[in-house]
Amino acid sequence: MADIKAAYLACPIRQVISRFGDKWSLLVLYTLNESDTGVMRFNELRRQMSDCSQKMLSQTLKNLEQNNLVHREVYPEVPPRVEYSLTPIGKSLMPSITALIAWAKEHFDDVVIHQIII
Amino acid sequence: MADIKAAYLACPIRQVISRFGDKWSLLVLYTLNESDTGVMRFNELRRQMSDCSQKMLSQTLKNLEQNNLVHREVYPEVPPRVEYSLTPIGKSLMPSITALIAWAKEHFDDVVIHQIII
DNA sequence: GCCACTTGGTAACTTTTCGTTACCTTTGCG
DNA sequence: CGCAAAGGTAACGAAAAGTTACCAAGTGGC
Repeated sequence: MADIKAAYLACPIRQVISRFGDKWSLLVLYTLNESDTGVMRFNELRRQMSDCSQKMLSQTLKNLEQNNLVHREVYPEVPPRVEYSLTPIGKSLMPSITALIAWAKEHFDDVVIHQIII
Repeated sequence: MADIKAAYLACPIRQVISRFGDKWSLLVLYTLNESDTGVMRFNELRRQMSDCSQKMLSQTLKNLEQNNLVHREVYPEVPPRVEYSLTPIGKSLMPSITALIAWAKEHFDDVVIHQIII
C-alpha cells in the first residue's frame, strides 16, 4: 500500500487520471465553465450533456465534489433545487483544459472523423 | 448520425475525450514522452506501466496509432522488435498534458490521498 | 378531486469494457 | 532437450457503464 502511495506521489499524471480521467468528468467541468452564471442545476447539466446518463452524471458530480473540484448547493424546496458550480480549485484547472481544447481544434483535421464517433 | 458529427465538431473537448479519455492513453503518451530516446519497445512500456495489463496496453497503443498520436515500427527479427514513439501530432499534445501535470503538482495538497488511490 | 408533470436522484438489471490467465511463434542459451 | 524472451491474441470472469423503472412532494389543468 505504501508503495502505491509513493508511486502516485511520484507521478502526478496518475493523479490527474484517477481524479477526472473518466469519460464524463472533463465534460462536466467544461460545461460548468461554459455557463454564463457559473452555476447550473442538475437537469440543466443533463440537457447540455444529453449523451450522459442520469446515473453517470450523478456519480460523476459526486466524485468531483469529493475531489473538491465542484461545489454542490442544495436548496430545500419542492421540487428540489440543487446547484453545481466550480470551486476555486476547479476553476484553476480550466486553463489547462482550455489548452487541451485549443489543441483539439488545431489538430482536428489530422484524424479521421469516423474514428471520433466510435 | 449527422447531428452526432455536428455535436462533435462543435465541441472539441469531446474529441479529446473520445481519443484518449480512457484509463491508459494519457499514461502511454506521458511515458513515451519521458523516455530519453523517444522510442520504446512494447515490453519496455509494459515494465514502466506495470499496473496496466498487456492486453490493455496493446489495445491502447493500437488506438493511439489509429489516431495518429503514436508511431509503430516493426522490425522483422526474431524475437520480434516493435518500437513505439510519438508522432509530431502526439508531440504537439505534450505541452497541454504537461500543463495538466503542473496543475496536479500544485494542487496535490487540496485533495486527500486516499481518494486518489480509489 | 384526479391526472399529469416536475426535480433530483436511487435500485435493479443488462450490456460493454477491463483484467487475468493461458497460449502462440521462432530463436538462443545451457 | 527444456526453458526463456519477444509481442502479441483468445477465452473467460469481474467491474464499470448504460437503461429502465420508480420514489417523494408539490403545481397546474380540468
